[in-house]
Amino acid sequence: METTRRREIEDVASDLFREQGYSATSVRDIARALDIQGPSLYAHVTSKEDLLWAIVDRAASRFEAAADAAEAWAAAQHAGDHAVHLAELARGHVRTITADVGAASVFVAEWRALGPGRRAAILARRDAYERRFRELIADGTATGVFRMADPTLAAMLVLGALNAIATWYDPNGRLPADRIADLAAEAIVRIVAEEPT
Amino acid sequence: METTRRREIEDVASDLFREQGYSATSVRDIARALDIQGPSLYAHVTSKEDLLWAIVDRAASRFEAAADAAEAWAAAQHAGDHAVHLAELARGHVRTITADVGAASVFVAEWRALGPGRRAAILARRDAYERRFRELIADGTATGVFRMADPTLAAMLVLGALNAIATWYDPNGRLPADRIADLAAEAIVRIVAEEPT
DNA sequence: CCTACCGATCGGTAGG
DNA sequence: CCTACCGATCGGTAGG
Repeated sequence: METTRRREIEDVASDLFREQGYSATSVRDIARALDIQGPSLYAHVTSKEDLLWAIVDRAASRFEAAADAAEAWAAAQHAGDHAVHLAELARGHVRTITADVGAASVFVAEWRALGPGRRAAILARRDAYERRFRELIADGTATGVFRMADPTLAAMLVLGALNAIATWYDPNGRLPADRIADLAAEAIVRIVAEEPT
Repeated sequence: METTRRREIEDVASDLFREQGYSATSVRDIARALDIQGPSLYAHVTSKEDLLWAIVDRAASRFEAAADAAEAWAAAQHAGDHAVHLAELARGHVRTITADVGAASVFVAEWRALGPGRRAAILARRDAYERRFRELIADGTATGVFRMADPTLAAMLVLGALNAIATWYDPNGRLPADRIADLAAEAIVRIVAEEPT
C-alpha cells in the first residue's frame, strides 16, 4: 500500500535526520537506505522539507496526545494532585520519545530547518506544550506542593532532562523504555516537590 | 593581531553553528558575518572542519577545567561532601555554558560533523567528563547521601537538564547567568539528594 | 584580503 | 520506480 511505503520512508528519514541532522542528510542518503534511486523518492514525497514537516508534525501530535491523556488521567484519578499529574506528564513524554526516537529527536532538534511559516507553526505548538509543564509547576508552587523558586526555569530544566533522552536512548540498551520513563518521572518530580516522595 | 582575528572568526562561526547547525552553515555565511568574501576566510583557517574542531576542542578544555576547579574546591573546602561537590560541578558546567553559549552549543550538539578521528577523540573526552558526574553520583549513592536507583541514568538526566541551557540561554534574558547556575545546581542536587536541601 | 574559477554534490524535474 | 539531466550551491584553490 502506498501509505505504508510513505511511512517507511518517513521512518528511514527520521533515523537519518536523528543521526546526521536534516541538512547533512541528502535525499540520496534516504533513497540509498531504501534501496532505490534518489529521484525515485519524489514519487512519494514532494520535497525534502515536506518529509521533515510530516515527521515533525506527527511527532508534535503524539506529544500533545500524551499530555492530553496524562491530564485526563490525573483529573479523573487524582484531581488536584500536582505531583501525580507532573509524574504522569513526564512519563508520557518519555514514552512518546522511546516509542519513536527518530521522530522525537527530529521534533526536538531539527525543526530549525523548516521554512519560516512551518517553523513558526511548530514553535507555537512547542510553546503551548512547554506551557503545560510550566503552568503545572507554577500551580503546584502556588499551592505549596512544589517549591521551585522559578517555575519557568524549572520547566526548562525538566524538559531538558527529558528531551535529552531522545539523544541517548537505545532500544537495545541496558534499561527498558518503561523503566526509564518511571525513573525519569520520579527524578523530575523530586526536582520540584516539597517533600521527598 | 592575527590570533585576535582568528578568535573573532571562531566566535562568529560558533554562533552561526549554534543557530543553524554546522552543515547548514556555509563558509560564505561565516564570511558574510565578518564582512569579507568567502575565499578570504582561507587566509585564516585551513578548512571548515578545522574551524569546527578548534571550537569544539577549546570548549571541551573549558568544561574540563571547570570540573577540575570544582573538584579541587570541594576537596579543599568540603572533603567528602558529595552534595556540595555535585552542586559545584553543576554550577561550573552552567557557567561554562553561559560564558560562551556558541562554543558550548557546538560542543554539545555539533561534534557529530567531525571526521572519524576527531569525532572519536572528542567522544572519549565527553565520556570522561560525563563519568565525573556519574561516579560522583554513584559514590554518593553508595555512602547513602544520594538515593538514585540508577546513578548512570541520573547522570544522563542531570547533564541533559544542564546542557539544554546551551539551547535556550539568552545573555539578555530574564535571569542572569549566575542565578541560572545557582538555581540549576540546586535543582539537580535535589534530584539525587536523600534530604531536601 | 580580493577576483576568478573548479569539481563535486545538492534538491529536484522530464519523460518514460 | 528508473535514467538522464539541470541550475544552484558547496568547500576549496590559484594567483595575485
